[in-house]
Amino acid sequence: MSRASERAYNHIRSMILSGELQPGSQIREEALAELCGVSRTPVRDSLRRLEAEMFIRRNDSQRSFVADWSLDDLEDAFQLRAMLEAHAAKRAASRITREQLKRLRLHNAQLKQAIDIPNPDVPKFLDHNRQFHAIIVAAAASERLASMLGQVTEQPVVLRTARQYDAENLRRSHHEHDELLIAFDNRDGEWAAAVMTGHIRRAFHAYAEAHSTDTEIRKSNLAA
Amino acid sequence: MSRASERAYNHIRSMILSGELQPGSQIREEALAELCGVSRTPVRDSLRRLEAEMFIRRNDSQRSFVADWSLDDLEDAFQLRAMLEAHAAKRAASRITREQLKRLRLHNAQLKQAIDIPNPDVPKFLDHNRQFHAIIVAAAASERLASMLGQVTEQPVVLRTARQYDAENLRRSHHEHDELLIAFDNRDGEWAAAVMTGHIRRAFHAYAEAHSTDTEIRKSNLAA
DNA sequence: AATGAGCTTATTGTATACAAATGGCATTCG
DNA sequence: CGAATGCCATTTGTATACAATAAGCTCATT
Repeated sequence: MSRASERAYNHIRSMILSGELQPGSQIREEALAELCGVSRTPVRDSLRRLEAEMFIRRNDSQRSFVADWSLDDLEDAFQLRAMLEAHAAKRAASRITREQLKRLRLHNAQLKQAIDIPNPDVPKFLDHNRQFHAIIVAAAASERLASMLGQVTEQPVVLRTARQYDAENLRRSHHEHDELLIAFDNRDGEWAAAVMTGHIRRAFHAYAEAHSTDTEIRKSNLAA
Repeated sequence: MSRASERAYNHIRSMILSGELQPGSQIREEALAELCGVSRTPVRDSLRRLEAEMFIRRNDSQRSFVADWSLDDLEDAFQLRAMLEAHAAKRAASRITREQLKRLRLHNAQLKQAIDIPNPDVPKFLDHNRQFHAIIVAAAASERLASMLGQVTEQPVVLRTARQYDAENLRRSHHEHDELLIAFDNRDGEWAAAVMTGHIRRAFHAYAEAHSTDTEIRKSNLAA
């Protein structure tokens, strides 16, 4: 996709992920066009794409709204992600190259550095975590699988509460990555898949817990 | 999507599925616009959609081509479909309503009628087969899952060779559907998933066999 | 006061004109 | 003769004007 269109897509997507565009709020093409400094045409392209990725919903009369996910929706997405990414890990185990393994190790080391300090550097952690997972998906060598995973890997709410994860959770992620690496070293697809399943599911529960705590806090603030 | 846009989408999609647009051939927006009797705008929308569904590919410079799938690509798609649809069956087992079960039985009976005659009515079989599977996906009650399955359930080549399947294969499908129904009656998700996995994988191998026979025939024709 | 018809306004859909980019071809230079 | 370069044709990207549609509002009617 070329310049204006891609710019619009990235802009809108990041506005949704950051929460700048509130879940449930209506989206008007012209307003977005102004925000992005382009015409409606590329904005419309972006909206279609974001609709396919379920970041945006449309009502009966084609008006667009920022998707508002329930906890159930999220669990559903995580469940699918766990299944797909376990499948990716299994495929990757028999296809991954030495070079890719090296890069996995590198990112996992960096990711450890980001949490092995008094105040964890969560953005750095998330970045290396993302790249770690991306390498595995690439090693799985299935374009379709990659495209499907793209639909369930980044979720607005999760990203916004990620910084709440405690150091313990981050450390666990690191250790699970380590175990994945051993499974890959042994070319054991079943093992890799099992570790990956647990890894993703734990991530969901960590989110759910952080989220409920967050919700309770907000509720008590309202009550006060 | 409204009239012109939807018309263009259906038109182009069916041209790809039927093979009217040959795999690998370049697609020009304006040519399609004329074919569909609309302007380029709705055609472009459709192309974007079809690209996301991997019916269309784009080269580095944004030119579009009808996707040309290798047998490996197809196997990959079937593998994903087997996994996703097994998951759907598992979820459906605990959620399916009596009404939906009734409709499943109905379609399976109709589908049997389509093959229980001297010359099997393949289009009728395919239609009821499609609806049978659609009901299960609906019963699974996951919008995301449904959307993903939409990406791997209809494949141009497969559809075109479907009429080559012999009666034996069609009968097997019918029996597998029967077994699925029993699994659903028992609310046994694991069983349903297992049957579904086998059902889809057998379908792939039936296709692969029909395809290789077909290829051999074409080759010998060329040689003659 | 509630309801519904008709009008007004907001928003999206489509067509088209123009801009930008790409590919192919011919020509020229090494 | 081969490779590189510049020009032209083709194709896609973007903006904008206009058409269609749906939502909201006013006002009349019961």
